[in-house]
Amino acid sequence: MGIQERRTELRQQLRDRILEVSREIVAREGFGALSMRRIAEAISYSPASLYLHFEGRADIARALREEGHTQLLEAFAPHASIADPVARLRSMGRAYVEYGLAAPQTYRMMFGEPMPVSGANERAAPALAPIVDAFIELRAAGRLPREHAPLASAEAFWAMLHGMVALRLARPDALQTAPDALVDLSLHIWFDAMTPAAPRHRGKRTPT
Amino acid sequence: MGIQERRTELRQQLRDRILEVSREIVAREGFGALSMRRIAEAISYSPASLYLHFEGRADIARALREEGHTQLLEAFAPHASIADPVARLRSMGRAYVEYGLAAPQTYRMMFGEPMPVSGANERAAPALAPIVDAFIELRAAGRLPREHAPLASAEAFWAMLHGMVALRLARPDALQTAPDALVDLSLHIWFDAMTPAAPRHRGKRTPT
DNA sequence: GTCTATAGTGTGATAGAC
DNA sequence: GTCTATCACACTATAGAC
Repeated sequence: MGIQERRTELRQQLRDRILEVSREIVAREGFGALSMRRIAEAISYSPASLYLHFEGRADIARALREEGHTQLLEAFAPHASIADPVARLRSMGRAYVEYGLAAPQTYRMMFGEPMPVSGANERAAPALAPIVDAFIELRAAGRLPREHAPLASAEAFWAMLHGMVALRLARPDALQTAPDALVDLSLHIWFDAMTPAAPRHRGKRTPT
Repeated sequence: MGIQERRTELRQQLRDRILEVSREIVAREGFGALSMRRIAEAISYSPASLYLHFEGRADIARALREEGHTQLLEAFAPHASIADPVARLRSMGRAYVEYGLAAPQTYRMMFGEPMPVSGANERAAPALAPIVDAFIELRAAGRLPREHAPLASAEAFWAMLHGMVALRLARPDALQTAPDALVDLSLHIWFDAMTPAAPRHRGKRTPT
């Protein structure tokens, strides 16, 4: 079966090559610039050949999206071992924004404009799971107000992170505050009440 | 100058009609479905005529975007008179999300995918101003931690609101929590420490 | 102002020869 | 598996007649 293997190996190589040039086109000019013709030209094949490896443009998009989700999870990995859930969420939050700003076009494909929907087994946001886990731990430790469900909290946290990334990507000039400063401020508001070591630095009150 | 007036009046009417059908097409099928041909067909004119009233598709997009910003400011108006800045921000925040979810396609044009840039005098987010104002008041009243600049706080607050809207619009199935619940939770996290009447409802601490 | 006609370019996808 | 050739569209924008 040496021949058989060689065959599927070559096939896999071409598939990877297609994804490779697609990644580059998207990174440079955005998903809108990704067309079957351009991919074909870049790999020196005819457009028709692409359909032997992918069902169409939407299928390639799905593959790129999945790559992105994997990368995002990898960006979380170094912080997954942080014991304190709040410290972990802080680190993950920073990593999330960092990833989004570093891979703007991929991020857009993952969470921006709606994409031609693919199979039902494509999870919308695999990266949400570790965030939910951290909130579950917080809750178990009694460090989350009782009325805040872990899932809802995680989604709110995610939405906040997404807002900072999406706004910066779509309207670069709309935000005057530097990305890092905005992230720190948001994390401060979320977590300075729940850090065990350093309890909330309370704002001054009006002398009512 | 009766004739002159009648002429510009008719001209204005046609311009309005173009915007009207454009609004409908965008609302129903999104900005991507808006083409000069379709507009022309809808108003029973030839595509060429549109160029007498707008410079092109991007110009029409700009007009629709401006309408959206005006509507968003109008959605804020009822709450502008609320005296307490925190209560005002809560109301405006709810109104913001409500607007975004009610006018998804317009919202997308305003804050979603980057649009063919127009004149430099198109402000990216007129609605940010009243939010900044509220944070300035908060700061003046000593109810904002000293290290939080009003502008940065307003931008972080805006990003949070945007995140909830944008995520819901782009990935309707990704968030399991109902929009209202998510908004309330986020507002709770932001403001329950700074409401003067009802000081922070503190979560339980682990008995360290 | 409005039209017809068209230039010029792009697209996804497929049939059928090799 | 790969190609050429092509279908069947869509688009923005403009020239030039009326």
